[in-house]
Amino acid sequence: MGAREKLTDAMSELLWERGYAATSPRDVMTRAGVGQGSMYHHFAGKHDLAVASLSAVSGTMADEASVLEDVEAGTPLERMKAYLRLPRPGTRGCRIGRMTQDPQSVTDPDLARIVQGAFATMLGRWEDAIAAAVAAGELPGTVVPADLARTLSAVIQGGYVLARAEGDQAPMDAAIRGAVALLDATSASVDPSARESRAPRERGDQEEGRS
Amino acid sequence: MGAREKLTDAMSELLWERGYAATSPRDVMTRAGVGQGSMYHHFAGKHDLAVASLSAVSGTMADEASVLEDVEAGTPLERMKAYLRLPRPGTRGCRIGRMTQDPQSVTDPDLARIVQGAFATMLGRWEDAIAAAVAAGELPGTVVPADLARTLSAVIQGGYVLARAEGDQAPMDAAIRGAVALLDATSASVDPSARESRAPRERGDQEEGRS
DNA sequence: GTCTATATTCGGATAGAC
DNA sequence: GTCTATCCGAATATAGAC
Repeated sequence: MGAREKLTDAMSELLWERGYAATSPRDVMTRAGVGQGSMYHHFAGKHDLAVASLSAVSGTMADEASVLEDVEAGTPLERMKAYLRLPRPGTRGCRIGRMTQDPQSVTDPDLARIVQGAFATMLGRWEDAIAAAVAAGELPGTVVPADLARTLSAVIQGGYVLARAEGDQAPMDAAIRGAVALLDATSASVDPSARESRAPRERGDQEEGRS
Repeated sequence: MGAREKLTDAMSELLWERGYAATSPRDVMTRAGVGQGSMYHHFAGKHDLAVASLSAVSGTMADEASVLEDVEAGTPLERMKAYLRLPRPGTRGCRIGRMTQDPQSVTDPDLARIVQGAFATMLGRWEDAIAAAVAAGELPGTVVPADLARTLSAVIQGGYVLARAEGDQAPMDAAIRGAVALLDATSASVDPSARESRAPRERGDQEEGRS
């Protein structure tokens, strides 16, 4: 593994753990195990390195959200719940969302654009899945996809905040359970006559218990 | 206004804007308009000043959440929605929640305890209001107050994250609208026979699930 | 390409005058 | 109580040797 990749990997970790402002070039070089000259040879400076590292992280997060549009994974509502239930290390926080609280990250146009793009991608996938769920009669027609997409995305992001505040994974899991329960109750309120015709099985087999 | 109060006010603002790690004693003194000697006379150092300032902020936030238990403000569900709809400056972020992303704040036992206490107070009020809503038949008996409290608290905290990510208030408002809509739909799904504890009818058919 | 040495500024705090 | 002067180390980067 070349020095360049070692540096971006180390920077990605440190951005996650400490954020941009609190990460010094020294820290990165030490963790990457390369000398100072290597870093300034491959990158113009801390900023340049952060842009490269955060871009890579943003890509992997976008991939994760593809569960929402994976038709193989079940009905739209099932995919929404599956995405909500993906394992998330609450006490470590979100690698992208964390940046929004870093004053320098928000100010920096390059970093801000990366964060904004990551959220735009995820929200777009949420909206598509929600609209599909409405079309399939899994959610009532009164649901506004753009609103609910932000609500559910906020539950995840807020779950990270709560988990970090308490230093415990439990609040994150509880927040997700509560959101799934709201979705189930909302789904149950759909007028049966509006349901999609190609999934005409009995209702009531969706009650999967989570402890 | 004495130097001490000027310092805590300035520190509170800077903690909000930049967090703990990114705020230097110099910044605080400059904004407060006092000399360096004054600061080290009234406080042992940056840490001591931050503890005093954050404690004050935590108190005002707890006061705000008292809407949830203000019986004058309406039914439990109405109070929940009223609290969700309180005006919140999304792009500025939450004064308490922001601390959870500051590496030094989470590490520091004193600061961490303040943040943890603020969330504990708020979550407790949420749980009480939700339990009251269930008791009043405004929400179904299947609702788990501890879970839903964290879900709704997460919507608010996540709303801040989304708003900051996009540099726009709109995502915060959308997230709140979506949450209120979910609550309304869930409320509508309550079995009418379980409503209004003043005129209690037979209960117990909630166990059969939502079919 | 990678290293060590060196500048420069800032963060955080102390000392002591007024 | 409040101020200015000053110290020490870290953050960020440049210079130039190997």
